[in-house]
Amino acid sequence: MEGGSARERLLAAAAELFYAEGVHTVGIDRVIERAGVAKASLYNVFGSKDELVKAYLADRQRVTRARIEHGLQRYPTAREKLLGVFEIQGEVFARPGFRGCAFIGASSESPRPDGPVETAADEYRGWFRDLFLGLAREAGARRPEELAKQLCL
Amino acid sequence: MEGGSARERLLAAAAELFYAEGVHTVGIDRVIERAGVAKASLYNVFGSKDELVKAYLADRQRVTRARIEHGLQRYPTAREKLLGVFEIQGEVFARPGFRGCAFIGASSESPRPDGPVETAADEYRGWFRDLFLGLAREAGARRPEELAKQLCL
DNA sequence: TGAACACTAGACCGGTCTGTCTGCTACAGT
DNA sequence: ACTGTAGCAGACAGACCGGTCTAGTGTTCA
Repeated sequence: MEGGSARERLLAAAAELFYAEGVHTVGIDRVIERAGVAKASLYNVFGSKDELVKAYLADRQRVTRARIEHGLQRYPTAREKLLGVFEIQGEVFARPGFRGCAFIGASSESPRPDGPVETAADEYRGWFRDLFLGLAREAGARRPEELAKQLCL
Repeated sequence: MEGGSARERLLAAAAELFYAEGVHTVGIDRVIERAGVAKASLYNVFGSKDELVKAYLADRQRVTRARIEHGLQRYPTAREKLLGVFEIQGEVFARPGFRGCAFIGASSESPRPDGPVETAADEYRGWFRDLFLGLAREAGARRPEELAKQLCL
């Protein structure tokens, strides 16, 4: 864990540890140790562990969105794009270290139905919903029902 | 939370709280408060929080197995049973308080790839795999590949 | 009556976690 | 050379959690 600003290193360390072992299980000390950063720096940059978690989830969403939007360019029609989303995600799921959706994992540790983690998860689901909705509209079908079911998976 | 033995009340309270808020988030005090049971009783019955978690997951698996095995009786052929599993599970997923698979949630909080929680989750997945394998064999198909993919969902 | 038993209430201990604070180091701009 | 800034190292406080222990209460059975 070297190179880049303190913020980048912290975010990278947080992503690895939080995803592998859970947000609650991993303490601040583990994160700063892996990032090679002082504790004071973490609190200068993020202010709290909660903010670090939010930043980790936001980054996760950003990466996923970019991956899907980029991968979707291969597919010409809206119908193929709809199936392509699952294909792209399937490739990620098949990778060795895969431990399930990071948002599901994080929100299963979240105490309250509101709160920052749930909010981020909702936003993530909302983006997927909108993506499907747009594609389904473009492909032509009775939209919302199918979307809800596909989102369940 | 009243009626039944201390063990039953603890298990019921643990199921609600652990599932709703996560194994790590919910402390012993919360569980015994909801169960209306003294802390010493919990440790007399289960010995540790870890054992309580294991009992919670074992109970969860028992209930799920019973629900599926019972629901599957409706379907005459093996092919219909295969699809029926998803139908039965879909009904549960659609219920209001649904927060995702309890085993995925619990194992996303689990620190190590071994350990009791992961073991229970593996057992759970193993049971599903065997169920699918038996049904697929009965229906006649090239079995193991399809099973692995269906288990991913 | 009284002894065994199951349970409750809650104080208490040790460890761990988040978050703060104080020094020290190193480098960049003037 | 001087000063501001960014970062490191680690001690420290306060809170929380898992787990133990003591003391008290009610019930059952002889």
